[in-house]
Amino acid sequence: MALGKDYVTQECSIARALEVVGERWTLLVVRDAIYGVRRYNDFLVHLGIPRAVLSARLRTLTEEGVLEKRRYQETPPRDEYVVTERGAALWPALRALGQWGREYVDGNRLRSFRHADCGGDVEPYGTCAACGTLVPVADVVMVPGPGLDSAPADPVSRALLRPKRLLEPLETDPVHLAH
Amino acid sequence: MALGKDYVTQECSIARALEVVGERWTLLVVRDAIYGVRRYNDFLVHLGIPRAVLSARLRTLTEEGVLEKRRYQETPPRDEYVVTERGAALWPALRALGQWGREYVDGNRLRSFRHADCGGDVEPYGTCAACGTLVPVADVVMVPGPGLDSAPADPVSRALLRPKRLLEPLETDPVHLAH
DNA sequence: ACCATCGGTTCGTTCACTGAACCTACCGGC
DNA sequence: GCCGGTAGGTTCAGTGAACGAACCGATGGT
Repeated sequence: MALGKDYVTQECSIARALEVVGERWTLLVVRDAIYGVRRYNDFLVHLGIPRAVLSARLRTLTEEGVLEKRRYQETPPRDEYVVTERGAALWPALRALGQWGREYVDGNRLRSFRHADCGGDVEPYGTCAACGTLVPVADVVMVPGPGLDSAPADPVSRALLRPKRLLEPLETDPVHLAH
Repeated sequence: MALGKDYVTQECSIARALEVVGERWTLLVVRDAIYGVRRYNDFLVHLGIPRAVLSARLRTLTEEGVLEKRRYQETPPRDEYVVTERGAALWPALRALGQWGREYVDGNRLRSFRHADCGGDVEPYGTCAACGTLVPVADVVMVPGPGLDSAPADPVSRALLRPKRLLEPLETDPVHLAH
């Protein structure tokens, strides 16, 4: 239902993919999940998304197998949303889209990606500039750039000011440490 | 304005890219343009998109430099929309998204992509399986798969039933030849 | 004169996103 | 027992965008 009623008339795997992840906010939720964001409130403050929309996106992404809802504590009951293999497989598309945005929109000032094993830049098609290997998502390190706000209001953005290996859970500072 | 009011709060090149191409239908218009579709009516029948939405998307994509509006005949005045270098640079993202759709949604039955020089498959990250080179978009050939409707109603889908090199203009059969 | 094509614009309806308010469950302090 | 705070939601009125059908102007063919 991503476009119009749907894309059933579209015999195209790009359209099929967009049926799943083409709605407003959806790709940004997946991006955050790959960055390691797992908790409802962290998605909420980092994206600035309406709660109703976030609930809907997390539900459909879970139904589609892109995220997995996992109980991580019983009292009080708390769930986290963890990206699945299917979700992590969206990384090449997100990386390519980000590469386009860096090159043609924001001018390379925000974030870049490095190969964790050797520190080389991850190139446009996903290979490592230094060692030439095709870097799997789990071996990518996000490195913040000079264009980022150095003192953002939300704890998730603050946590993402430090280099961060993708897929690993993000540790947000408790609020009381921010003052 | 792709999401919410906009993504200004998002310091992320993925969000910046989605500001430009994240609206409903936009990526499918770009996909068709890369497939060689250039004329208003061809986009219209192939996508099944409302006319007002198509007009709006072509206008903003032209303003963003993703497409170029070009007069190809004077009487009657007729323009075509040709993908620019900036637009063709979206190919890695579209290919990666299509790869995900093929692998996780449609089961490899629609279209695939080959390296024009050697006939090798284009792999997940955009390299050629046979010769290993990173295949530029102009050297990619779209090859139809067994899951496609063999007698589609619109002339653009019919034209895309034959292998087609990307970026080259699509030649649609005149309607009277279809009967 | 008549019909068809191409590339649009206009407009009423429907649908999705937005943002604020509200709710439940739990915890800690006093 | 009461209050405040956190976490993870749902509900709802207002708005903006998408939808689809109708219309339009310029041209070409017969």
